[in-house]
Amino acid sequence: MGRRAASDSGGRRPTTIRDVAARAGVSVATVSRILSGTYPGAAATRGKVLRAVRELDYVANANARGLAGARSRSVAIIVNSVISPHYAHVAQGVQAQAAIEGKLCIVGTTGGDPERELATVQVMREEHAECVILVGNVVADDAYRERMANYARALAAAGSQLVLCGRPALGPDVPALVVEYDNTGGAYAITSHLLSLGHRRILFLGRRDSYTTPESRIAGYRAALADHRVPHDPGLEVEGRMERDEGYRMIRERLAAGPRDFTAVFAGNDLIAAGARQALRAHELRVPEDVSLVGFDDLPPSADIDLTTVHVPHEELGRTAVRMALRRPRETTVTPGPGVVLGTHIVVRDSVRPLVREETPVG
Amino acid sequence: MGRRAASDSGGRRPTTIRDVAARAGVSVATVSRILSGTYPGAAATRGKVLRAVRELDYVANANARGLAGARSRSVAIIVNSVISPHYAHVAQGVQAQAAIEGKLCIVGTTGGDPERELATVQVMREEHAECVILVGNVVADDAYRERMANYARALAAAGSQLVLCGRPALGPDVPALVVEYDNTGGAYAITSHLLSLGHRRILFLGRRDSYTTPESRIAGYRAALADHRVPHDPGLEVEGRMERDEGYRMIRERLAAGPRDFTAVFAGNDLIAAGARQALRAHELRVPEDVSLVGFDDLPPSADIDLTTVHVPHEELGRTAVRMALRRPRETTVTPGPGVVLGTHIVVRDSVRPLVREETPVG
DNA sequence: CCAGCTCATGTATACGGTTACATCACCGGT
DNA sequence: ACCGGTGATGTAACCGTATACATGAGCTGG
Repeated sequence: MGRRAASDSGGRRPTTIRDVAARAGVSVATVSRILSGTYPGAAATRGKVLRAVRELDYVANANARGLAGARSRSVAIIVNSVISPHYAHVAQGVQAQAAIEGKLCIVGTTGGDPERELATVQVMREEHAECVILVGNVVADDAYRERMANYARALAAAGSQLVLCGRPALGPDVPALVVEYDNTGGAYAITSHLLSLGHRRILFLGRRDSYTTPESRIAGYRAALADHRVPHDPGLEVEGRMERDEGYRMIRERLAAGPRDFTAVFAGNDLIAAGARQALRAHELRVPEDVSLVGFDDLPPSADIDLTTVHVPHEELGRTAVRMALRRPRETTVTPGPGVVLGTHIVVRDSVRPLVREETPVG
Repeated sequence: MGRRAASDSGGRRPTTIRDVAARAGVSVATVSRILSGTYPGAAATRGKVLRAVRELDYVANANARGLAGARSRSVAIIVNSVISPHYAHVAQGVQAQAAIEGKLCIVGTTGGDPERELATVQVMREEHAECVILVGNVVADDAYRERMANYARALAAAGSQLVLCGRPALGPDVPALVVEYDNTGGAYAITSHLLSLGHRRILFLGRRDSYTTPESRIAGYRAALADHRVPHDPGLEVEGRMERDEGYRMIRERLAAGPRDFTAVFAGNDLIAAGARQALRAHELRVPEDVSLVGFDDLPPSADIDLTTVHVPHEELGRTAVRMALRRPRETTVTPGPGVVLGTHIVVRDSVRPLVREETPVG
């Protein structure tokens, strides 16, 4: 409702700082200073003011406050979707840290549409958020990248800050913070885990060219194969989006297309793993007895299906993003260039079995 | 950063509506009207203005806009935690509907602390959110209720709107919308399902006196028992919070305390069910062969563990809350009094088996 | 006892929009 | 040709807060 909204409920004008000042018998400046904590030693005045505030049930107008030049009180986070556990956990971290810093948290979603992401950043710009945190996977498109770089510059010029969380930098001269986690390393580690147990034909689920997250995970997968001198079969990299249903589809189609030519499955993330597991079961294939399965993310439900996976410090990612943006550098793991890379590690559960030799002789 | 923030990057003053007006050769009023769409037929002026906006990369200042009396552009949602899938799904609905209505979404979390919830409502009041949506379970405390009622009145007086989503009304004369879903009915239905398959000793996990959600679920449980003329054993109602780990604990402690005296488990929600299932497995009890298990919520991961459960329209709940608050009543299910109750239904999967008679002769 | 400093407080302006009200150009009907 | 009307545009007054600057009281030290 607009200014005169109160009219439809009695014509009462909202109480302002002037009302408080009048009631307390002081000037508005005094009230303002006391309420915003900008005061060395306020005497009994403080008491009068606070009492007036209570009696009048005064709440400051955030818009006026923002306009008049106070620091912004909000932090923006833009994610693909709030439902996705991956994003939800990062968002939780952002929200938690923001609360600690006394800021509130504005959330925007994109549904995976780059155009909507750009538009949402623009909205956050209007909103004067103290920082704008972009989280997750993104298509590596040059035009898009350039546009986002411009927004980053605009934000910086306005004293705000773009933060890229779990996605690569926009360029060397673009004023954006980067908080990453070690996708490639995690994928390398878990692939090595499978290889060391004798698996040679490992299906990778969720290849998506030019999408950054699956790309770096697949890079780790390939690197591990190479280091173990296992020939790389591109046919084992299955294309699909990073969703549960896609995991189901990829396995179903694979098994429908011909005889099983793999002994282990590396799902691009835990969601895919869950779907894949379901599809395997539908084909009478038990995990881990018949097929080994691993994922990536270590979401809570993965414990319930005993999934071996790569742990990602989602929440810490969000917290770090906020801390960095608010210029409060703390302890972090590695720090190459202007960004931070948080470590990942594998979590071994019961979804992998050593390969019984002779099954798929390799090399 | 505050007003003069630009100084640390070249002293450039942010471009305002006046700059645009100057560049387009029109007055600020014209620019304002064109940008806010308040214009019957703007001629070629429109073109000039839009071009100037583009050339100067102008973005309106949301604070100024809000101050000057424009309708608020934001919707607030306050949840326990963003991680909890239950809340995440509701939040997704809120966010989605807000986006459709052209509003943005501010999120606050409480961590289950009523005091923090109250404080957060206050913050949203400062923020002039067009509505404040409170979602989920809450302790039924009179003092708390009265305070929240006051906030509801204050919000209403300011032209805003408090919405209670999945929790009971504050009182007959409190200006707050209510969007509920049928907890009791769902619990009744799924308990009946177990009863009709012969189960008589059904453990209820998650009793919490004076917390609204578990209370209404347990009410449905008891009603079903009564209607099936099965004696009610209060000893079967186990106390615990609505979390995964609590599910594990409750089963573990129960089985440690004595021989198993139940054939089925009704977990207060899917999270508890997941934990309970884990604990049962740890005790060599298979689901559903040895023990039947049902939950409540129908979260996506529940499909992976084949859990029979009650489906809750979480996302629709959020959408409905926003729609109602924005005074756009649409199709809904039932409409008793000032609120809406969305229906629930049971989803049968493979976590329940008919009871082999003789095992626990009853009555 | 007074200069000078410190600190609490008041006065008044700026912040960047929206919008009521005033203008003004233009048009058709008589 | 004149008048009322219509619709685009300009002018200026807010909106509620923060804060630079001014003011004045109280205190200290020589």
